[in-house]
Amino acid sequence: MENTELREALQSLKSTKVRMTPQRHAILEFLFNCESHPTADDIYKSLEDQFPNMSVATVYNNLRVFKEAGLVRELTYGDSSSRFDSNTSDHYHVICDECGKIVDFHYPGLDEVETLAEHVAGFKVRNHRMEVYGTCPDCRSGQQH
Amino acid sequence: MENTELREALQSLKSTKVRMTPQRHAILEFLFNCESHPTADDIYKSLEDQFPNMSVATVYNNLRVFKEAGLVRELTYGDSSSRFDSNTSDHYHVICDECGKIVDFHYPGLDEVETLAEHVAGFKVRNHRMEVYGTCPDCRSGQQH
DNA sequence: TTATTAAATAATAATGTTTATAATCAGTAT
DNA sequence: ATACTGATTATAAACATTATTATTTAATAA
Ligand SMILES: [Mn+2]
Ligand SMILES: [Mn+2]
Ligand SMILES: [Zn+2]
Ligand SMILES: [Zn+2]
Repeated sequence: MENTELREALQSLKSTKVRMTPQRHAILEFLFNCESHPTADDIYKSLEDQFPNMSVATVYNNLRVFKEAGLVRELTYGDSSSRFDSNTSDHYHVICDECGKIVDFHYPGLDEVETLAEHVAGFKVRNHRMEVYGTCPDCRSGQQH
Repeated sequence: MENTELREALQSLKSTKVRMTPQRHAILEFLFNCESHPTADDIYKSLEDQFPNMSVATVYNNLRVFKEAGLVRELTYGDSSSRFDSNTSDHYHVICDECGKIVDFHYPGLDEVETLAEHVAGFKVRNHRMEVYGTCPDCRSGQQH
């Protein structure tokens, strides 16, 4: 089965003035086919066989293009690198403190929290961020690394 | 009225082998007296009149000491600097996308979300992070900058 | 097909935050 | 006085990300 969302993403880019280059296509393809939430460097390393001369700046540039087109979402963290998510539907993440694994999960939404924040702080609220932290099954079962 | 929480923080440090130096005291005092959520550089700049020779590394070192002692909490963001919060009680933040202002707000807690994440992802959940983003009253009323 | 042109790439430098290192300094104990 | 311990300062280094610029290339149309 081909990846429908990748085809839609390519179509969506074609409808703008964004050119399709081999590097851009490969980065987009990697993002939409991988199950995880890779960093820019993950993507760069995964494609270095295919594009030995690709610059890391190209990865960052394209990730910004994809973000601006609403095709990927950036997950930012304080210390380390951002991670990128080709799943732009509403969902939250559970993150393992030990190995950094990120797992999707769904929850009804926190409209009530946004409403309260509006009232108590007087903000015009646009969105929120929520993540759960803990230890993943693999790390729980003792096998370190 | 003197700051009770500052006194308690100083007392808590005294009970360990952490020495009290003028710089350390000033950083702690600044954190516990300021209403905002300053960056390390905010603190550094605010104290440069008082300590013209203080190194920025001293600010970072002390923030780490305070964090390890449980006296301050670090709020990390993807792009820019971390912010530090001397209020370690349970509370959430509303953040202005335009000016970066951070406002405290309270909410009953999201135990249900943590429980669901445990079940659906098989994690041992420890904690969570939640922030609401929007536009603050000042920025809403048109006056840019 | 070729020419045109705006956009994308690669290489590199620069930025900004944070951490590491090493010498110096300031207390306290011996 | 000497040694010891930890803190501070100055500086270099790490690291992710962005900016710059010359070169290459994709899309478009003659
Ligand atoms: Mn996801
Ligand atoms: Mn706070
Ligand atoms: Zn794990
Ligand atoms: Zn604002």
